[in-house]
This record gives sequence, structure tokens and C-alpha cells, in this order.
Amino acid sequence: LKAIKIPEKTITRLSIYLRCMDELLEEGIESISSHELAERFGLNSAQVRKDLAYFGQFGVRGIGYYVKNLRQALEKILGLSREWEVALVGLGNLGTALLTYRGFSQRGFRIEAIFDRDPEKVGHNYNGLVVQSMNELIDTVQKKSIRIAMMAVPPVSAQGVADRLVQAGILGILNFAPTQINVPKNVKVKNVDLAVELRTLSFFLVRTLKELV
Amino acid sequence: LKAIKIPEKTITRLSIYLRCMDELLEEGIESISSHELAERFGLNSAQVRKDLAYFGQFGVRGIGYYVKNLRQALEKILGLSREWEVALVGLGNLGTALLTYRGFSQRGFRIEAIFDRDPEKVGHNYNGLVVQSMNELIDTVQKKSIRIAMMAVPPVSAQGVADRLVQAGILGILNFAPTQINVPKNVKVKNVDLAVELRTLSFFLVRTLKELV
DNA sequence: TAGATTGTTAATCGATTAACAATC
DNA sequence: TAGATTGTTAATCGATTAACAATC
Repeated sequence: LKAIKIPEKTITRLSIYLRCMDELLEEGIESISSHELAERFGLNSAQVRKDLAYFGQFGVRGIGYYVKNLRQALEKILGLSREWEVALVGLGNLGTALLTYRGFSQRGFRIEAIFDRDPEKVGHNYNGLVVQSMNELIDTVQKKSIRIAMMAVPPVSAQGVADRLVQAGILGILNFAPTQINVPKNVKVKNVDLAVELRTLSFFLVRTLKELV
Repeated sequence: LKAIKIPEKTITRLSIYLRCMDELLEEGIESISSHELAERFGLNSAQVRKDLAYFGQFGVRGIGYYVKNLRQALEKILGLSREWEVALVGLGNLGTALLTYRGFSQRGFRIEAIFDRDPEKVGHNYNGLVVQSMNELIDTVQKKSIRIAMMAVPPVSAQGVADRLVQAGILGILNFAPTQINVPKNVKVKNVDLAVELRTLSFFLVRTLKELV
């Protein structure tokens, strides 16, 4: 078993392919070639085949991919049968937003613990889940064997919170705090900064706007 | 004027550099070399210099970068003096979350119009901003010269909404709907799918977990 | 068998990193 | 001037795309 490094982008695209399969299923389409797939959904056919090739052979030469089959394969690769418990740290505007967003549980990510440093918020009950103080973080995360955390705390607190999460055994962090955090290399961090996304968007817009004038 | 293509990632990193400058300013540090910068914030010194080189020369050989100076330069490059009006389409869980999130206005993005197809929601007032029906979208966006939109609608509605936005003159879309949308190539779309982020995270976690056992 | 499409190797492209002449 | 660090060119790395032999 040699370790082939699978690009993160490939994994992200697998989710896209899964979505495509769902759409095709709804239309009653039974099989599709990588070329048609690319055409329909704005993908690149070679890339589709390459991405899948990391995990095995799912197509039929001369035919393409059986939609049901590929769907199933993608589900298995992405591990969608498993559910994940998630800890949410920080109940400000964004944290509350994440808490009420249904997209997570719909796709197998259940928020099973909530932490906030504000004593006013601690003890509040959301759908049967009680907000806990930061002191309870390590204990609760360990007890519930939670492996994934979403961090929606102010940037100054981010590193401290991350340290505790790591200590508690968290292995993946979705970081909404607009700051870099340092963690051991076996822990995976994904930064999401919506304002930076908007900034990047607006940067390129300026050029388009100038062209319009 | 030849068109040098600036990578999107470079722009994203400029925001990071700006953050670093703010931290350094607070500590009272006046100048810093790209090397120190890289060391401190987990960057690559060559990349820092390369990224900046797209826009000019902001350092002093033998010294490094004057923090105040570079901060100012980054602000200018990113166009942070300008404020942007943003339209929000879709007031579900996520949409409401985006509406209440203060991070946007803090960084110069003001939500100036809200649209939802649900008649129950139309007419509601949020901080003086009234939710409008989808029929009013084109007119309002045009009247207010809004150029950026955040789309937090169900996937089935996404393409239709995008079409209207484009028609209204929107040039940048932050798309939270888990579906690909097709727009003219002068319009920039950035997809944000939080559940896919979690999925990608969890995919790599499975491997770490296996190693732990 | 002929036609089509995969899986995979090879070519290309772009982004990251290294190296170094220019210069403060 | 000597030391340091930039700005920039060149080398490396990784990801995307093209090409094609294998095969349904």
C-alpha cells in the first residue's frame, strides 16, 4: 500500500459529481459518458475520469457510467453512510447562523455540542442541546468522541480555542475566524472567510466595471 | 497595457497580508522582512514578494517592508476605501444568518436589498430594510446600481434567480446554493458550500482515524 | 467486427518555491 | 563598503488537459 496523495480539489469535485448523478436519476437517465457529463454540467471529461481513477474503475468502456452505480460508488468513497458529530464553538451572529442552518444535518453532520465563553449564553437550550462553558469543552468533546469542530469565535480567541480543541482530540476544524491558526499536522483546518470571498469577488469586479465605462 | 492575469489566490492572500500588518501595527513593529513575515504567519517569503510584485514595488532592499506603508498599499490594491452594496436573495436559515452577520458591513459590504419568493416574508422589516418579492428584484437592483449578490436559495431556484440577477446587471455572485449556475463570462461566481467543506474535511479524517486505531 | 468510451500515460499549463543579481 | 533583503527570473512541483491503447 503506497500512499497516493489525493488532491483536495478532487474530493470537492466528487461531491459535485454526486449532485449530477442525483439530477440525472431524477430525469430517469440510466447511463452517461464522461463527455456528456462534462457538456451538461460544465466539467472536463478527462478530469472526471481522472478523479474517479483515484478510487477504482467505475465505468464501462464503450458505454460510459451507469448513473445508479456511480452514485453508489461516490457515496461510498465520500463515506456518506457515516454520520459525524460536530462541535460548535462560538455563538455570535455567525455561530447562531450555523446552528440553525439545516444543510449540515441534512448531509450527515450533527451539531452535538455548543460552547460559548459568554456566561449569559451558557445554559441556553437549542433543540435540546445546552450551551456549555469553555471549561467543559475538553471533557465533553472527549466524552462524546467528537472529531470535527466549527469555530466561529473572534480572531483573538481563535488560537486558544484551537489549542483546546486539539487537546480534546478534534481532528478537523472548519475555521470561520478571520485569522490563521496553528495546529499539529495531523489536524486538518479549513478556513472559511466570507468577507474575504466578497473582497476577492469585488476586486475582479472593479476591472469589469472599468471596462463598462 | 497588457493584461497580466492575476491569480485569485494571490488576491485572497493579500487579505491575509493585510491582517498580518494589522497585528504587527498593534505590536508596534515598524518594518518586517518577507522572511520574518513568512516565519511568523506561516507563509512563504518568495510568495509574499511575488504576490506583491503583481502590483508594484512596496519594499526597501536591505530593510524589508514598512508595516504602515504596506498596509496602506494593500488597502489601496484591495480597494477597501470603497463600499459595496450587496443584494441578498433567499431568506431561509442561511439567508437570515447572512443578514445578521456583522462581518460583512464591518468590511465594507452593505446589504441594501433583500428578496424572497415567500409572500409571508415579503414586507418584513430588518433594520429598516424591507424584504421584497422576486418580481421587484430587477427593478430594485438596477435602481440601486447593486453589483454584488449573495444567493441563498434552494438549488432548484438557483439558475432562475441567477438569470434575473444577471439581467439586473449584477456582476458578482456569491452562491450558497449547492448547484452549479451558468452565467455570462463577464459575471464572476464564487461558490460556497459549507456542507461540502465539511465533507472534504471528514474524508481526510477517515484516514487519520484509521491510523489512530 | 466496428464504434464508442474508458482508464491511464504523456503533454501542457499554472502556481509555488528557489536562486540570485540589483540595490538599499 | 559590507550585509541584508528586495524584485525578478528560473526551476520545481502539482494539477489540468490531451491523447491513445485497451476493451466493452
